[in-house]
Amino acid sequence: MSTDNAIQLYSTLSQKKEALRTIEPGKVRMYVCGMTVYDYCHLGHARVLVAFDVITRYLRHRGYDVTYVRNITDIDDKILRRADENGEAFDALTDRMIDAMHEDERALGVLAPDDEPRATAYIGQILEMIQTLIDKGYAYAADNGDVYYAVQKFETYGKLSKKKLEDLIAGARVDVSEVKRSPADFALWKAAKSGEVSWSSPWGEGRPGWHIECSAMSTCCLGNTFDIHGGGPDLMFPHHENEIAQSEAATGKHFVNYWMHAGAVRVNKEKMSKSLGNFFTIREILDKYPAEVVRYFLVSSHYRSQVDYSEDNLAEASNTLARLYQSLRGVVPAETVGETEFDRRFAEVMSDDFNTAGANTVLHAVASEINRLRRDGDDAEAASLATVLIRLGGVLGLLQQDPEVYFQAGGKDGLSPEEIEQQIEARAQARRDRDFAGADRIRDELAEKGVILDDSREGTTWRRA
RNA sequence: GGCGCGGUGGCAGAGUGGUUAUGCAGCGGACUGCAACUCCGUGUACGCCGGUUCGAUUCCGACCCGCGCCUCCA
Repeated sequence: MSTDNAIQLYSTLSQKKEALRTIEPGKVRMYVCGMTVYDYCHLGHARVLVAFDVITRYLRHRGYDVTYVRNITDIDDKILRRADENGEAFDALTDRMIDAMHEDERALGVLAPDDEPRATAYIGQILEMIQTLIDKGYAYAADNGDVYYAVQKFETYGKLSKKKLEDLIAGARVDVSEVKRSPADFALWKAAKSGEVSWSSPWGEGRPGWHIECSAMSTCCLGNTFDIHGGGPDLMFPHHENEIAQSEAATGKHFVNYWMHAGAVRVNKEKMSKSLGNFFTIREILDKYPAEVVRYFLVSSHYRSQVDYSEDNLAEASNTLARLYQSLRGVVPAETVGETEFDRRFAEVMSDDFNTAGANTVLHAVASEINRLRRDGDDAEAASLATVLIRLGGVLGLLQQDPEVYFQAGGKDGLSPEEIEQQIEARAQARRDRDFAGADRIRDELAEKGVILDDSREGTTWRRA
C-alpha cells in the first residue's frame, strides 16, 4: 500500500484498489443510487446511507470539493401497487416516505446530499435519452408501447458484474417476454395500463423503466463522465450494469471511473429480505437503540464487508461507544489543536479504502491516552486530545454530542434529571454521614430504574444504562 | 449451473512475509467505604492439505465450509 497521501479505493469494475484520480483536480463528483420510496427505509438502506456519508465526510476532510448526488425513485411498479393498496395517490405516498426517509437520515447523522433528483422531475431528460438510444440503434420500441434496450448491441455488457451475456440469456430465470427481442433486454419505457399514472411519449403513454432514470439523472447532474458511482450490493446487477450500457451508448463517453458497492446486511446470520420477513426498518431499530449506536455498529466494520444485525452486536456497539464517550466526560475540549500523530494514523487507515474499522482503533487509542492523562492530572493535554477525538469522530459522524447528553438520553425510567440529582444529593449526605447502607440503597434503587452513578473526585455523575 | 466474496482468539473486527491490532466479554491487580468509571496486567487466533521461502496467518495451488448475485430488493 502506498504511503503517500493518495486515497486508495476499491472499484468493483477493476476488482482492486485504485488510487483516486479525480477528473477535475480537488473535485469529486459522486452519484449514489438512493431509495425507491414506497416504504420506510430499512437497515440495508442505513448501511448504504452511512457508508457513503462517511466516504463523503472523509473526502471533504481531505480537502476535496465533493458534489454528492443521491436520487429518489419516486415512480415505479412497487410504488403504484402500494399506493393502490393504500388507496392513496402515488405522490401522496412518495411524499410521505420521502419525509420519513429524511427523518431517518437526520437521526443517523447522515448529511444531506448536495442534490437529490427525483425521477418524476426528469421525465423530459429520460425521454431524450431513450430517443437517443433508439436513434443510435441501441433500443427499440415494441408493439405494445414498451421500449427496450437491446443488450446485445452493447459489446461490453456484463463488464461490471462479470457476467457473460450468453449465460444470462441461457438462464431460465430471466423474464421471457414476447415483445422482447432477447430475454436479456430490459425496459427503458413501460406502457401504462389504463388508469395508471403516466406521461406521454413518442411511444405512447407510459412511465420510465427503473434503470434509465439513474442514467439520465446522473449524467444531467454530474456530466457524461464522473468520478464515483455507488450503491447497495444488489444493485451491481442488473441495475448498474444497465446504467453503464445506457449511459455509454447514449453519450459515447466513458461513464464512471470508480464503482463502489457497500456490503450486505444480515439479521441473526440470515439474509435480511422482505420474503423472509426479517427486515427491520430504521425507525424500528431506533426505537430500541440510540441512533449513534446504530451508526457506530455500522461504522465499526468495513463498508464492503457483510454485517450481521443482532441484539448482541448492537449491545456490544453500545458498550464500546460508551467507552469513547466516557473519555470525553467532564473534559472541556481545547479550542484549537493542530495535527497530531493520531490524525496522521487516522488518515493513513482511512485513505486505504475508507477503513473505518481501522479508524475506530485510532479513536480508542486517543480515548485511552485521554484517560491516562486524566489519571495523571494532565488536564491541558487531555483537553487537546479530546478535541482530536471529537474531530476524528466527526469524520465518521460520531461523538458530536455532549457526553452528558449522550449518556442521559432515553428517560424511559420516568425520572426527571432533577429527581435524579436530588437522589444523588441524598446519597452524598448519607455517605458524609457514613450511612453506607442508606447510600447503597439509593444507588440500587436508581440502578433498578436504569440510572447508573459514577463517583469521582469532582463529584457524582449519572448515566442511563 | 455461471460469476463474485469470505473463512482470524469466547464474541465483534482490522492487519501483516519475520516484531502476532483494537474493542466487548472473562480473569488478576490498583483506585473506591463498597461499587461504577478509569488505569495496569492477562489470551502466541489466523478453515484444511500441499508448495514457494531461512521463515506464511499473510504469496501460489488443491480441498472443505459459509455467504452474495444471477429475479423486485440497498
